[in-house]
Amino acid sequence: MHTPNPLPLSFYQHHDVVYLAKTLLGKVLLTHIDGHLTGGPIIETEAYWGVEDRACHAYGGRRTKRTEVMFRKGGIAYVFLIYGLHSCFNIVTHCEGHPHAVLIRAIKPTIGIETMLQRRNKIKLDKTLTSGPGSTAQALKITTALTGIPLDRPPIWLEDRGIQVKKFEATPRIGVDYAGEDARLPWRFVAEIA
DNA sequence: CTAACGATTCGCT
DNA sequence: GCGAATCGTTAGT
Repeated sequence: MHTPNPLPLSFYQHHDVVYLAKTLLGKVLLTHIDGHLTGGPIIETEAYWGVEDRACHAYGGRRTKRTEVMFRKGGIAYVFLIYGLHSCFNIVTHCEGHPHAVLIRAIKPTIGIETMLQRRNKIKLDKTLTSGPGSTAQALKITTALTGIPLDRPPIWLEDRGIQVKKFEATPRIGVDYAGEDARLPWRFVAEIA
């Protein structure tokens, strides 16, 4: 059995969530759930800049049962349900009281492909297996029940396996048209990896 | 309590 | 390209 080599919680406590969203590209996201190891390198992220960011769930200091975990110290999971159907997995960053987070939008499916195909009701491997936040969370079996858990150990953790990001693109974030000016910020990052 | 809607996905046209 | 699926969260009564 593979031994986890997780990034430490301190990694996520950097004050600049945009820097972290870029730096997370190429890091390997892993889950070990129901006895299955699944994961792959992160290839798409979005940064959400706390109370100042109109696109962020915690904008203006909005503190509710759902957003509460965003206010905790960085290094934990923020998982929410969207459209009553799909889970979105985020990494809470920065320190306590600063509700910043990185949304994991896509990974390259490389580890536990058979399990991920089953969870996604798919037959053939292609990039659509883990190509958006909902599908990535489903393939990894990350659900809202896991919100708030630390990310330096199973069932969810990240590793630096030295994967090279050849180049990456910065674009506006997806589906945040309600955010006015902030909808145009180039805080979505899409990587090309080796 | 009620009602509108969302950091999406998939199938059909 | 368009719209349905489907329900917890949110804000307002």
